[in-house]
Amino acid sequence: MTLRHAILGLLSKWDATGYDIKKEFDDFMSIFWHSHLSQIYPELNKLETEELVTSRLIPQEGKPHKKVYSITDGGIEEITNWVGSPPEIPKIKDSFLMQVFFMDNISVDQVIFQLKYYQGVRQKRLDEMKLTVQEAWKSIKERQTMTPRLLMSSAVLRRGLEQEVQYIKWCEETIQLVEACKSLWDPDASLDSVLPFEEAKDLMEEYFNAAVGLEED
Amino acid sequence: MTLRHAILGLLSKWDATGYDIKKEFDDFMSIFWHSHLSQIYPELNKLETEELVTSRLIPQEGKPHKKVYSITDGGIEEITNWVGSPPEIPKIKDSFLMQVFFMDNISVDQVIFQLKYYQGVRQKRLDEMKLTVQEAWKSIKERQTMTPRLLMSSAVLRRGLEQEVQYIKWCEETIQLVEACKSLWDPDASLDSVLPFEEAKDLMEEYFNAAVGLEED
DNA sequence: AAATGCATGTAATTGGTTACATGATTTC
DNA sequence: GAAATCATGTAACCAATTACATGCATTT
Repeated sequence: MTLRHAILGLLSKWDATGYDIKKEFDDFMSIFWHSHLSQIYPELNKLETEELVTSRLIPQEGKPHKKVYSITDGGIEEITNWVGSPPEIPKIKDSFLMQVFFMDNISVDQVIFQLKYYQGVRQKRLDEMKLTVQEAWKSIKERQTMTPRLLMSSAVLRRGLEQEVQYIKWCEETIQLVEACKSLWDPDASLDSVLPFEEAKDLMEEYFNAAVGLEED
Repeated sequence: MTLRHAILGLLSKWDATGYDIKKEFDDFMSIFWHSHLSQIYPELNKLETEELVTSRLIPQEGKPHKKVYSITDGGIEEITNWVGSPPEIPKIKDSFLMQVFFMDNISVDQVIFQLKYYQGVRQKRLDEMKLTVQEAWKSIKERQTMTPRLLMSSAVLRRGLEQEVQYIKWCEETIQLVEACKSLWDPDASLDSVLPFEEAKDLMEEYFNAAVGLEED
């Protein structure tokens, strides 16, 4: 039940229609949230009956009317309370990592293909994000003003960027590891002509230490 | 609809009860998946009617009976197909990042408190994970064998670890940035006695470059 | 005496996705 | 001529969470 906070948060800054909110979700906020119009519209109605927001109709020519929402004092109270409330531990669902986890069921070539493909998908996302940052950065430099608003949204943006950068790097390093350990997938890996354990161990240790110190014997 | 694949993936390795599956989700697999028993049991029944798994009852003394599930050939086909299918772009929901995004609504002190608190939560998770890695690592070294199964699950573990490490680092660096820009939250920030724009700009540039090159003019 | 673990499930509710419905304007 | 954008919504369906229900054994 955090959709309401996503909406109230946005409305604490600007008045907006359901359609505007959806665009904001898909654009900047996509780093941490998403939703469908068919969920946003009913939620806005609920918020209105709870008197956390108000709306007014704005007729337009050639286009459908707009229903512009504004936040109320009650809404402001709700959102500030929520922002200051204890953060929850995120419950992750990363279906790609799950695929990786079960990739001993497919061939090495398929494994490498999947990792490369996903790396590409992530790279595309990163490129798009970089454009967003550059635009945001440009407008900040033009306006010559820094505000808490700008600061905190930049922090979120940076987090989004580095998340992509890191996932891409992980793909790269994992591809390398899999390629080095290719022979483990051989059907007759029991004949230990393939990859001696010690070698695999060293490769794995290097792979782990590239990201994080294991700090044990 | 990926819960079915989480279950089938596990059953492609060992026979298990719904209760076992839940424990595996909460333990190792928590890096990328989670679910409730009340969702797992019905899903297992569905999988059985679709003949992707079979079950047998094992009576026990003093404890309730066990319903142990095994994967069928059809189930194996389903899971291998899925593992090799095009990965989907993850739709993130990170409510903490959303809180951060809207933290211009609360005081600097509260902002710093929230970031520190969350850093602690993540640190705890990291510590737990490190124990898991060390145990896994120990048993690998004892058995002196490396398999695709072990390799791919280690890759996922490393991803989980580095995710935590990085989030913690981000918290740290963001706390530093916020502390350096504290005066922006002053009510009379209009009097530009507070933090000159150029200084803020430099701090921000440093903050971004610590994680990712902006590579523009 | 109370809480946790083992082990199964159902029922009710909320959250989220996909499909349907409308209709003018602009871009490809 | 088709697709996308603007702008609102409803209905049906699927996924996920919370609550309810049972019951014995062990740990605190």
